[in-house]
Amino acid sequence: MNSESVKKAVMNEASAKARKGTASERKLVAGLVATGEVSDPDGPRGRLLHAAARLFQEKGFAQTTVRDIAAEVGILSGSIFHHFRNKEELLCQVMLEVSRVATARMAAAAQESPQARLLACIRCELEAIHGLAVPGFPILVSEWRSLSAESQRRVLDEREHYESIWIAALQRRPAGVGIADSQLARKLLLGALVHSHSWFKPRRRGLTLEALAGQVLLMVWPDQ
Amino acid sequence: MNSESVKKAVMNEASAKARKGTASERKLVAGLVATGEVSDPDGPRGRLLHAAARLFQEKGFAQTTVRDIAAEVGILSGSIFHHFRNKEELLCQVMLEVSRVATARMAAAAQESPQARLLACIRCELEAIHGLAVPGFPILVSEWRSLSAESQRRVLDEREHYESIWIAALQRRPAGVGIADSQLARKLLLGALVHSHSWFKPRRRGLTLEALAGQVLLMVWPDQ
DNA sequence: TACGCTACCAAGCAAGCGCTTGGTTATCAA
DNA sequence: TTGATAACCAAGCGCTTGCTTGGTAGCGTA
Repeated sequence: MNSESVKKAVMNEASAKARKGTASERKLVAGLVATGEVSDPDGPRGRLLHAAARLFQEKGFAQTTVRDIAAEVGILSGSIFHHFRNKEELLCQVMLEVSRVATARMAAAAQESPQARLLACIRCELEAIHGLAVPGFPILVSEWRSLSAESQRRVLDEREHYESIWIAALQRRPAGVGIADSQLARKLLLGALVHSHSWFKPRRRGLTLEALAGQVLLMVWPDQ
Repeated sequence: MNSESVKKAVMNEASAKARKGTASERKLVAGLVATGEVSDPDGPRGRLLHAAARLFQEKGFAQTTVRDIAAEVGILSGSIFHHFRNKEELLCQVMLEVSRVATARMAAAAQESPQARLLACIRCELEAIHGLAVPGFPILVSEWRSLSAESQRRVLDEREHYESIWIAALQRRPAGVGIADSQLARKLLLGALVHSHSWFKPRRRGLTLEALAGQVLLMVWPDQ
């Protein structure tokens, strides 16, 4: 039998609405929704993107079926293709919107002193990686090769601004100690930060996210 | 039609035999084969493991079919299950043997001075990641969640010695600068190094593997 | 010569996959 | 009241997947 059916998962909808972050966070996303840069998270398209982001991050792109995604928002799998041409475009759109939110957050976290600025970048990316602000961020790295060449180009274009903020922050470091090449430092940092997703869970006790950010800063800006 | 057929790919066999590394490298593997810790790379089991490692690394576990692996060694897909219970056990065995080779290499790379020793660890892992010595190493990180809980436990046990060598090297750093916690430093380094697989290609010109290792060392052992 | 063992083939099954098609319902402007 | 449009369902098609089954060729040992 082919028993795909719609079971409204009421709890999922409720918890999805509850977890939206702080007030300033919501304002930032609302601005992007207003300009059409990201989808309305309450519309059908936005709900699908959020569900896909969550599942792609949790199980991986190939291991997530369109039926999984559809079930999470309470529709049947075929209905997904009313909103997206195919599964890969869904992944691509997730990445594009995640990039836009991450970039806006990064731009809003600017600081005065060079050191505080770099620390803010690190903290900002850590928050994104651990889903506190931008659910789906690790997908940008872990599912990169699941994209077609064409989609990779699109996402790369979108991420350019984000990366330029990083490079600018790294270039304001004093010369003489640590890794001089800012491009190199950025790549190594990205790897270290993204991998933290597999071992670090933000807590009040033990290692906090802020403390971790401070330690990571030492890798590219050693004291003394 | 169901046209799965056996086409001997002569070139694959030849190139597989050609690329075995230096003499000391071959001796190291031969020792592990003699004790039964890793499979004979010329036997059917060893050939399957090598093919699987290559494909899992290139395309990912879920995106690699048993037919892909079988074709690479010139047999039919069903014959794989004469050697391995299922696809996941194949992945698990790949990880176990990769761990054993990586550990043996690491143990053989010991150095006198604390700094040279840590640098050797970094270079050794970089060589493993970029397939110069231990094809399949990045799988240990990228396909971790494709393993069952039971298999994760087995692989974790095997990797323990490898990680202890790292920790020992990190603990010999002088106090006062950089990241003090060796366990934390190791996790951040692993992320940074593994991610290099997606952007670094070892060359004679430009950034060499040795130069990269030197820069990475600065992240946990800043000069001055 | 008989036996057992390893390594493999040939064929295909059941399940699951992404995606298509044709039709239905709710909403809202003209 | 009509008609357009967005959002979705019901059904299932064509294909791929991991894996099973029953049989066989070749080889070393007794």
